This record gives sequence, C-alpha cells and structure tokens, in this order.
Amino acid sequence: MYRHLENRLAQQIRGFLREKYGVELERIVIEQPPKVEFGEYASPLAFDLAKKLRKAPRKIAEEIVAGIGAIEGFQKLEVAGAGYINARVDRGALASAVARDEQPTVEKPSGKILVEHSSINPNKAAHIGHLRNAILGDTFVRLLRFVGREVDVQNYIDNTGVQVADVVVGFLRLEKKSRAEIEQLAEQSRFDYYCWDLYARTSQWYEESAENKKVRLQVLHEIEQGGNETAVLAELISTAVLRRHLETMDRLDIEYDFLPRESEILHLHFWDAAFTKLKETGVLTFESEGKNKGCWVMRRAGTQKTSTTEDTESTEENTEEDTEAVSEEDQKVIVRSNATVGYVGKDIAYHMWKFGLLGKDFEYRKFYHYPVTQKDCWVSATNGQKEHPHFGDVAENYNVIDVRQSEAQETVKEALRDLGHGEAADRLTHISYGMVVLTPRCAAELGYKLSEEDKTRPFIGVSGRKGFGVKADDLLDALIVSAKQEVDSRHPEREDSERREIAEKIAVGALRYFMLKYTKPSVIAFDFKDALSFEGETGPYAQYAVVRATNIFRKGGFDVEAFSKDVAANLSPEDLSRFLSVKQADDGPAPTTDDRRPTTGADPNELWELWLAASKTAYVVDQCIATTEPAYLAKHVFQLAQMFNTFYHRHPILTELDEQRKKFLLTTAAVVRQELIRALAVLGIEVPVVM
RNA sequence: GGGCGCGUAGCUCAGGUGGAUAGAGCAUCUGCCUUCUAAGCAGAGGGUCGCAGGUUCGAGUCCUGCCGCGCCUACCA
Repeated sequence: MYRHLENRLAQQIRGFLREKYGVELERIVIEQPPKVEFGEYASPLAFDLAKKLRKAPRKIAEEIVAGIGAIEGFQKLEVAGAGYINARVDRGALASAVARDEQPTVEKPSGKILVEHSSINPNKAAHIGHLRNAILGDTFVRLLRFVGREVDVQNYIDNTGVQVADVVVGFLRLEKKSRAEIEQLAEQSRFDYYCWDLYARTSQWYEESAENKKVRLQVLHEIEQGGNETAVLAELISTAVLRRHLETMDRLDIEYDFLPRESEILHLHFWDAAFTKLKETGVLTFESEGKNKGCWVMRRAGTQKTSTTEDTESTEENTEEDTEAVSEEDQKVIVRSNATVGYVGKDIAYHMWKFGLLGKDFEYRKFYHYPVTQKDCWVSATNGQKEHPHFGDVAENYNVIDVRQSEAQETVKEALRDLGHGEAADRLTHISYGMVVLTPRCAAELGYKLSEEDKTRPFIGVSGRKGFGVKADDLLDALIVSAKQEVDSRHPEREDSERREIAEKIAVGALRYFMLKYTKPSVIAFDFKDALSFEGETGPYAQYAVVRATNIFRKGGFDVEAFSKDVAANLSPEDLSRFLSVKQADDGPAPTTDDRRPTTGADPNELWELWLAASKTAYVVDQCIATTEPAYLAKHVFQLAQMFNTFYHRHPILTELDEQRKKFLLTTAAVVRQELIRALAVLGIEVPVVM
C-alpha cells in the first residue's frame, strides 16, 4: 500500500513538472522523512530543479505545492525547510486499506524463475557456511513467491568430484571397509557426521606421502568413468549424505524441487553438446603453444576483447599477435590438455540447459518425499521415470553462491553472452554473499588447535578439509536445547512433545534470523554467544511480539482469527482517522506524553507510526527482490516488532474503559500481528502458539 | 601486480539512487513484574563515520590518492 501511494505521488509530480515547467525528470526522488511529523513522504527535488529553473528551491517547492492540486489518498503537501516538499497521506484511508488488507494489483513479469542454492558437496555434514547459503536462498525463494512468481528450487549436486573421492578413499584405505559395512554405516542417522571426520582424516593422510595422493587420483578417475565398484560406492555414499542434507535443511523448512547431479551432466553428455556450440561460435579457442598448450581456453570474464569482429575500426592498432589471441593472463582453461573438462565448462553446459539452450534434457526420478508438505523432490537420472515435472527452460535464474565464486559466475555469463544469448546472460544473477568464519575464541572453544599464524588472524575460515567448523545440526540442536529449557520453565503445564515443538520453532526462528540480519557482503564472524541469543534483534524477539498480541485476544475472550479475518469491520475510516490523526492544533509543541498513564492523551503520531510501518511490508519485499537483499525484510520485521512492543507497554488494552478506543487498540494489535506473521513467514519463520 | 569487497559506539552490525539532530542490538549502569507473559519496557553513558584531498547549497554516502584487513587471480571441484 505504501509503495502504491509513493508511485501515485511520483506520477502526479512528474505530470505537474512537465506541464508547468516543461521539465522531464527521469527519477522523482521520494524518500522517507526522518520523523513522521514531517509527513509520510518527502522530496528534495526542488533543490535539483533550482539550477535548471534558476529559482530558489523554496520558491519552486511553494509553486509545486500550490499548483499540484488534490491527489487521491493524500491530505496535503507542504513546504518545509529550505525547499523540501513533504506529503501527508490521508491516514484514515491508508489505515483502512491496511485493515482491509488491500493489495493493489501490480503487473508481474511472466515466466518461471530458477533459484539455485545450497549445492553442498555430498561428502560430509553441512556446516554453518552452508546454512547461510540455504537460508539466504530459501528466503529469496519465499520473497519471489510472495509477489506471485513461479519458482523452481534447485540444488546442484557435485557427486563426482574429488571431495567424494576423498571419502571413498577413506572408507577403502583408512578404514578398509567392505561394501556391506559401508551400506550399514550409511543407514546411520548421522552418517554425514561420520564422513565429516573421515574426510578430515583422509585429507591428513594425503599429506603423509605422495603415494597416498596417487590413490586419490586413481579413485577419482574410476568414479568419473563409472560402471565399476568404486563408482557404486561413491554413489552410495554421496546419496546417503545428500539425503542427510535434505533432512537437515527440512528442519529449517527448506525444500528443493530438483537436484541436478554432475554425474548426469557427464553421462548424458551435456558437455559434448555445449562443447560443439562453444567451438562453432569461437567462444573457445585452442592453444597450440605457451603455458596452456593443448587446452581449450576462454577469455577471462571482465577482460577486454583484444580483437574486434565488427563494430569498431581499430584495424590500425592491430598488431600481428593481436588477431584472435587472448593474452595468457586473461585465459581461463575450460578443457585441459588431457581432454577432460573443468568445472566451469560443466557449469556452462548446465546453464545452457537452464535457459533451454542446450537441446538436451535430464531424465528424472523421485528422490525425497517431504513428510510435512507432502511434496516431492526430484533428482536427475540416466534412466528416469516417464512422468515428471518440467524443469529448466526458465526465464530468470538466481544463483546463491558465496563471493569466492564471483569470477566463475562471470565466466559463465560471458560464455552465454558470447554464444549469442545475451538476454539469458542478463537474466542470470549471482546472489553473492560473504563467508561465515569462526572467531579465534569460537575456534578455541571448539577445541581446535590454532597455528601461531591463525592466532594473529581476525578470524578462522571454516574448512571441511581440516574438519574446522560448526555443523548445522549441532548448532540447531544447541539452539533447541537452550530454547527448550526456557519453554519448560515457562510452560510446565504443557505436554513435553508440545514444548519440544515450540522450542524447535524458536530455534529455527533464531537461526534463520541470525543468518538474515547481516547484509550479504558482510563476513559473519560466528560466535555462539550471538547465535544462541534470544534477546534483542533476534527471531524470537519478533515471534514473542506476535505471541503477546495473541495473548491479548485470548485473555480478553476474543477469537483472534475471527477478529483478524475482518478487522476493517470494526472501525470506519473516519474512526481510524480520529485515533490516528493529530488535531490541527497550530504548530505548537508536540504534546508531551507521560509514559506511565498515557491512556487518554496518547500521541496519535506514535500509533500512526506503527500503522505506517505495517503498511510497508510489500514495499520492503519489492526492495529485497530488486536488490537481492533479504536483510531489509529482517530489519523491517524487527522494527515492526519493536514498535509493537512499545505500543504493548504503553497501552493496556483489556483495561481500557472507552469502548471505542479499546476496539481501536485491538484492531491495531490485530493488524500488526497479522503483518508480522506474514513477514516472518517470508523469512521462513513460524510463530509458536505460546512462548 | 590486477580484480572484487570491507573499514561507522567497547563488541557485532544498519545506514535504497548525496539531504533534515549518524541509528540498532549486545555489553556496562539506573529504574519497572498484585498489570494483556520481564524472551519485555523506560532511561544513561559511549562517535575526529580508517587517513588526506576533491566535487557542491549539502558528503558516512560520489571522485582521487594513501593506510589496514579479507577474498579471487590453478590444466581442484
């Protein structure tokens, strides 16, 4: 609603400027005033116009305000300071729209969106770094679905890489396990933990001798080739670990639709198809000498083309070596001299498939059934089921991958562009985010021995290879234990199973919020103290605000859901306006409020701020999508909860004597509660019945 | 060397396309549970926004140069 009004205001101003001054501004800058006393919107555009029109800003602002006329939904415009134009909305009308839950229809682009996230190597337990990825990705999916987009969630599984080979080596060489024994272990509830340790041990074992490292290459080769016992073991292990990852993420309400695996990219010859096209179009060039002799290489993303095919006429600058050559520095090897393709190459093929440009498709079979939502997650296969959903062929693609992959992502885009699919490249977005690292203190708490060098560092990187890191399930378990203690002491009368369920929701709320409150570029220095906190800017804080709102209704003998279903029925826009508008008492000082007993003379602005914040959710969601930054919504949820808590303290509702006012306060609580529940759901956070 | 990112309160972080008095949380200190649950509220202290220039009515925000930190820069995935 808030967004809607802003657009209307901007349009109106634009039209007026065109008519009155003949000026066309590409952007009408509208911002949110620092205080609600200044109105709901403010524009400094008179300052910009001052130069163009050679008039004082204040004068321009006055002319605009005087000449623009009435705007639907707005009370008036006014000039402030040296030339600000402040706009005041019709509070009753906006509040009424919020209460009616009016969502102005906005046209949305058509086409399916593919969000790829998680992509955890299936050779060990998921850790906190993977949590950030999955939570960021899942929240982005929820944001898109909130605005009505159709989304497919994919989780790319690299099941043929060295990481998997390492665990296979561990089982065969270090543990000397038989296939039957491995099968039995794979049945264990936390097989991924077993692999975590084994992977670290194997990595260490490689350091012992060059001989050991050779084993790794041999095993890797066998896996890639397929059709042998080693490949079967790799499949067995990676599938079991993958299943564990899905279980772990399901604990956080994170689901996937499709799991494309590298083994199928290989066996269904995706690369061959891509390679042909890449050669035809000259995207890849063969190096016949130099450092990369015998390789097929590509120009590194971001580097300049040295030769130009058409548009420019820089022939005079062409020197002999310049013809099609890319300097070695700027080369990215795609196909190695031994004719094997690197990971970027496979990624290019995969992305061609995503946009329906490869001319090939996976085969599919059901892999995992989500017990709660009853949905199925599909996996790629070489001979799949006949009936399956249609994946791929999407209009847009967002990849959630940490910042270290930025260059590789750019290379993929560059390849698409050079293949002549510029529009696909433009619709491929890398959602890049910073690493989750351990503070030295945290690493010490976990019992890791730090090298002298590490001790001087500000933080320690998580490393699966070294076994450094906090496992996702461990963190979640710790959060549940901590929440459970609190729930036990607060609600001893409830069943243990119910208390457990409540604790789980709190734990998930805490964890998801923790990962979302940092903006993407920020490196998260993980610390148990912060992550395990349920106070202040946390998920449980917002959940608690909702529970409190619910309690008002319960104690008052109202049915919240029934009341919330038709909140608007309680009050007319005029009633709302009466409670939310400041009496036009000529610019005197704002009435001072007594914090203790403000029941009668409350500041309408303070209540209005709460309603206004509640109206901004859709606006914030749009912003999150446009900037691929879910943290804004997390921030918004916290601010709304914070304002609600203040409101809650300042206005005892059930003891309110004025019936009309009581109804208004209840309506306020219902509206904010509803809005918080909705916004929390977009963050993937549910609210428990009690806390 | 090149590319990307970061540097704001003791700590962890917000500060959309330059705008009104730079904000939260944690930690510290002081109050508030016979009240709709204190996972809360009210208040206090705490800032040369890394440094130096520049652009202009106006810079935490934009430009340049430094300083410090991280990541990427493999015929590993």
